[in-house]
Amino acid sequence: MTTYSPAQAAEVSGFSIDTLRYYEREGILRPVARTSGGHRTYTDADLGWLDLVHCLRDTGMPIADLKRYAELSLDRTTLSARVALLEEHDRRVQESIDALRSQQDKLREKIAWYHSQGA
Amino acid sequence: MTTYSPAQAAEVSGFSIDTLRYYEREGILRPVARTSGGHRTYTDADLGWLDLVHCLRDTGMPIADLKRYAELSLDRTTLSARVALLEEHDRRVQESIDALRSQQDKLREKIAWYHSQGA
DNA sequence: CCTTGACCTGGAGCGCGCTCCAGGGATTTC
DNA sequence: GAAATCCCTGGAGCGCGCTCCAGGTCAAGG
Repeated sequence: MTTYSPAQAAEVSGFSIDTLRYYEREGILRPVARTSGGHRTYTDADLGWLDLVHCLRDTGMPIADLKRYAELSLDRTTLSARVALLEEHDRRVQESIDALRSQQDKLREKIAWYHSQGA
Repeated sequence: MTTYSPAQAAEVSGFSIDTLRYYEREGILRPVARTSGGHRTYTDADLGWLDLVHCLRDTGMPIADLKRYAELSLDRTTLSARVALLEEHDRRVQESIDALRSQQDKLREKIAWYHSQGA
């Protein structure tokens, strides 16, 4: 099983080392394995989880919700609660995409107006 | 010419009174007219401007850029600079919509995976 | 070994965009 | 003209999500 140093995990996951530690403190990332000397060693499973975390953060999920999702993930009997949480998040993502697009339309009208003014 | 009290301007614009004052301090909103007693009176022109500000904020334009745009708007000879700024912003908005959508696809794959697990 | 660089912890600090507060003056309502 | 609202200013405070720091420990290369 491949393992990764903190620097490698940061490289692969796209989070900074500080952020990885922060997520672990917050319970978003389960306690990472350590060497005898106390240095963290990330596994492929950790990185897979972080990939999902990245997706959720990029779509605007707050840290608190991520924490909730992580807690649910510790319990094997919570599949439906987890999927409900993701589906709810998906709805919010859709709303923000829609909002962004409609505001973008307004923005483009304004730009068109400028062009009509000879800009 | 219709004018608006701070409370009315907040109601119509969708910004709080505090935010309106903050924008004025920051130079995002030009100095608003006052009554003899010093109370602000917003005009239709102010509200029109605030509508654009809302659009730009909703699409993620930072306060600093908004300030820059507001400064340009004080000078009648800067139409092309203003439109360039808006077009650049439009590109960033498009990028964030695209990013959001591609992350949403990943999210939906994850949700589908849960359903395949019987959730 | 010894050096060099990566990593550790706990906690403070930061950047953004507001939001709230105290203490006081203006305005509207009756 | 008094009471009840609304608004003023300057400045402090806050919530989020990191980010940085000091002071020390661990690990890999020569």
